[in-house]
Amino acid sequence: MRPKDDLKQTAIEQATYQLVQEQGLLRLKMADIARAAGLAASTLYVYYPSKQDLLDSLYQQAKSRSFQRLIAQDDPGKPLKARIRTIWHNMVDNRLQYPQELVFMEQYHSSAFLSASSRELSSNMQHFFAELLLAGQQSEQLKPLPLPLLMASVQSSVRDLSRLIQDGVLSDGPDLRQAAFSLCWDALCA
Amino acid sequence: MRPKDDLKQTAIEQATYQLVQEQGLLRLKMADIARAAGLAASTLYVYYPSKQDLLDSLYQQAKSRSFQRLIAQDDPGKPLKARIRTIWHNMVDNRLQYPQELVFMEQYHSSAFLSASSRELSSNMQHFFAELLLAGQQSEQLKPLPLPLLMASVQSSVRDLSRLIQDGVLSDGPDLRQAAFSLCWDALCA
Amino acid sequence: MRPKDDLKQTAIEQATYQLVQEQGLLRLKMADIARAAGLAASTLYVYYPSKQDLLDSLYQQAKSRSFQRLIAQDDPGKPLKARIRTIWHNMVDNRLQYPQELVFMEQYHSSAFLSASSRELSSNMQHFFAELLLAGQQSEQLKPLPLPLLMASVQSSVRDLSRLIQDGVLSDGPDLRQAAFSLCWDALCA
Amino acid sequence: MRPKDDLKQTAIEQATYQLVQEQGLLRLKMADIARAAGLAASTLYVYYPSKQDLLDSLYQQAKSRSFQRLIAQDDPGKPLKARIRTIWHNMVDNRLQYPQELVFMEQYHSSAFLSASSRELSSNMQHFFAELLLAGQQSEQLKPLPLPLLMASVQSSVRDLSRLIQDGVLSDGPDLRQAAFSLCWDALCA
DNA sequence: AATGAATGAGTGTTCATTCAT
DNA sequence: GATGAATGAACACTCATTCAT
Repeated sequence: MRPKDDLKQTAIEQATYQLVQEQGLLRLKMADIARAAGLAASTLYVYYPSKQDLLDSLYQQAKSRSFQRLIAQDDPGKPLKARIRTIWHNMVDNRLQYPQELVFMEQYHSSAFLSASSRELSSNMQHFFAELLLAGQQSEQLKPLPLPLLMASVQSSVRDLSRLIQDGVLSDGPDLRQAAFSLCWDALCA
Repeated sequence: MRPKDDLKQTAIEQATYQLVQEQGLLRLKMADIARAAGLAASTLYVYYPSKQDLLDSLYQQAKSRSFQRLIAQDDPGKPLKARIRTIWHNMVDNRLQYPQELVFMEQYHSSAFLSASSRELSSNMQHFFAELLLAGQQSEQLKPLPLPLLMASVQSSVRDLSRLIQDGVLSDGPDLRQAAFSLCWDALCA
Repeated sequence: MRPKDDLKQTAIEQATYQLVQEQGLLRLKMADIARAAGLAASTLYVYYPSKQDLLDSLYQQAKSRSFQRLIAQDDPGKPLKARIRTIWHNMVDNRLQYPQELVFMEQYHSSAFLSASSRELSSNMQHFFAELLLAGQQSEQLKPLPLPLLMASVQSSVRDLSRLIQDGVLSDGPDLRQAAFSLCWDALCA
Repeated sequence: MRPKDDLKQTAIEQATYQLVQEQGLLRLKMADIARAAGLAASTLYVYYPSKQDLLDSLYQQAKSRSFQRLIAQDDPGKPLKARIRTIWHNMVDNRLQYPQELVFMEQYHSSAFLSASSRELSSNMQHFFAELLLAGQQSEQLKPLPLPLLMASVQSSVRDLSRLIQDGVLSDGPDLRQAAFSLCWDALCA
């Protein structure tokens, strides 16, 4: 009895992220995942009952890992701007260091595949971040605009910057980071 | 490939936009398009040589129509902020009034389907807008940040606002527009 | 535009009957049917939406054709014994001349495939025959036993005789027929 | 192939009979048998080299058990009618008390699975019963019809009655049994 | 002996595309 | 030009069976 191999589980995940990044969710075939992971196609069904389940499972995993990375080093004792800066940097780092997971999440999210349970999970980070910004509004540091607008503004700032760095249009570094964050912060600031 | 019947051409286009919005690009089938357009599936091949071509053609059409709408009423004689405000409003209007075309463009753009020729066209609006912002930087009205960063900032502002309105989270109106635009403008402003 | 070919429809039916007789319902594959009918496998789906539907459709067709053959030459004006003899002979003939259809019906009937609508149809012949026997009981020609028992007795007589002839154990002919029918009739007779 | 654990052997058999009755031979899967028997699928291969062998083995077992039950209490010293009546009752009882085994035998017999060796065994009961009826013919108690015809007639009588009782159409009891047996006997009788 | 893991050879079904009319 | 019919190339998924432990 071979032990159900964690390495294989990981191989499947990595293969899937890789393939989605390379060819898009649309072209993703179970047979390709298996080949890339070094398995027989039928073996995938030992680990996941269906393609849908495999994708769902990866999505939820990526979502929660992302969340953990974003709030790393966040210190509730620090002042608001510092906390937001930390998280903002984490968000950028997350995108730059785990681009495959991010690509996967975005493609899957916008692909009419998303199951109900996955949709729920989607809001972890939203809640956490909303409360942070709300506190900023109550202390009159942030503009009294609708919260979703502020949140979207921050997230877009991160996404845009990361994309430009990834595309080679801009080069990552402290100066660029500072410029980009100030752009973001000024937009929020009262 | 010049169609005899413009009505059928239009029916195909509308059917495709509709179906992509309803079910996603992933589930789009030639047979469905034909049924929704009131044609036989094989007739689609009278108008387009392949599915790929059909999608490509729709993408380029949507792109250039979008561009025309965005620069409508733009007056090069007006001051910078007014011009940007006009275009910003056009961008929001465009998203709210032609959501199907926008959904189609975004899904298609991020789907590894995009052909080379389509990718080129993609930059029309980019060039136009880049020059506008560049002028703003030269007159020291806008921050001296990398142009792509500023452009992305504006586009995100538009996309975020539109999405929130479409999702019913916020309600469109002069006040909201003003708030959202000021958020956008402040971020750009020196 | 080629006309949807009735010949192909028939080819599919014949191929299916043939294959079920030769290899059993269990081994019946869509690809085999297609090959035997001289078509591509996917063409089967032009004529039937699924394997289940194909089988269902064949079953209902066989059922109703069978019924028509069984009541051929039945003359309500004739005496009871003559009518039953006629039908009894028709039943035997039906089994001997269309063995494939009969094999198919029996295999399909006992295969947990049978759909609800097919199950209904199943009783056409039952009703017709039940009334005939009931009349015989009322005129005190037939035993006053439960009708289902009498009906089953006749049907078994037919099935058993046919099987023995088909298996080559007995040889068909007027004498055998007469012996077998008298066996059947005596069992019914008061 | 001699099993260590007789309980497991029995569990496999019972599970198989059960599943065939519930879902039909067509839907029978090794994994289902294993689950129903409380084993791992691979364990089945410790007891039987293949699915074919498992089914074959069960078939032969059911056949010989059936035979033992049918000739129970048969007393060669008694008169013919009494012997046949006893056996006839045993046949009905056998069907009513072990319906799963009977269902299995019938489905398996008519499923093109039957192996050569199984086919031979099939005739135990045939021989025994043939000699009994032959004796009846020689003493001029039974009709001088082909033996297979007489045998089939009796077996059908049993099968029909049992089915009607199982289906709830008729209710078992001494009166029904007597009526049904007389129907059967009269058909045989000279 | 017992089994969880792994798999190859199918299976039914889908769908973009072609073709004869 | 328009189309119903036909199809080949996939594709997701199944299942009896093998194997290492």
